Amino acid sequence: MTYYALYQKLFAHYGPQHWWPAKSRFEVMVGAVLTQNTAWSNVERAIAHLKRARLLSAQAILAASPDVLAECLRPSGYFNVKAARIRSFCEWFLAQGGYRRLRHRDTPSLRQALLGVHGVGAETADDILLYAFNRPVFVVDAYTKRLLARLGLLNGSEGYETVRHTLERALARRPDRVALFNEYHALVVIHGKNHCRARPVCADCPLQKECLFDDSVR
DNA sequence: AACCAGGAGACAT
DNA sequence: ATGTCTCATGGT
Repeated sequence: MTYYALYQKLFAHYGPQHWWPAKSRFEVMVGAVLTQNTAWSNVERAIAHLKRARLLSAQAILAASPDVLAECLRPSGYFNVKAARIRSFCEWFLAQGGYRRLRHRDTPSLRQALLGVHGVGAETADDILLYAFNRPVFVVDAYTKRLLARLGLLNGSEGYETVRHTLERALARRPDRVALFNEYHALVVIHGKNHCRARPVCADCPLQKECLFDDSVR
């Protein structure tokens, strides 16, 4: 099975996911940090609190007291850690001149800059690049590694960058890579959430027995 | 009632 | 380079 064939199977079964589930680009970036090792339903509560407190801009977040910010983030878990991470991201974001300035930078330098922000690792940076800046970057997460390892496309011991490059190379000639990577990552996540944790596999799993996750792969 | 979720950083080996 | 610990709430 090729990487594109896998995408087609998932898309045929689940349909378009229209990610990222957020209204503004800034909300995407905040959500990318808040969803680190956390269920999205918990992130939604935190974002709702931020909206109620009018804290959905970098300026407003930096002007707010750290404990007020942390209280808003409480339902998303790790709230003290994430409050500091959101804050450091906002400082960087404003220092760089905001989205209007950042959008003119090339993808490699933008990615390096994001990785330099405390609390922004590889996946969070790629979420932001793909879903806020519309750059053709494949977002790799735990679901991606588990699924691809189970399908025999990976052995499961590859590092983040290796997996990302493998996917980007395999799909390099496809048209509209931003839209493709957007859907692909969303589909992998939705698939991982809905299926294939049960053994034997769910009757309606689009990948059937190929989809038995290897739980040892993280 | 344990287990886990759309990770990242600090620290030891 | 690679492994282990911590951070924390809410759903199953």
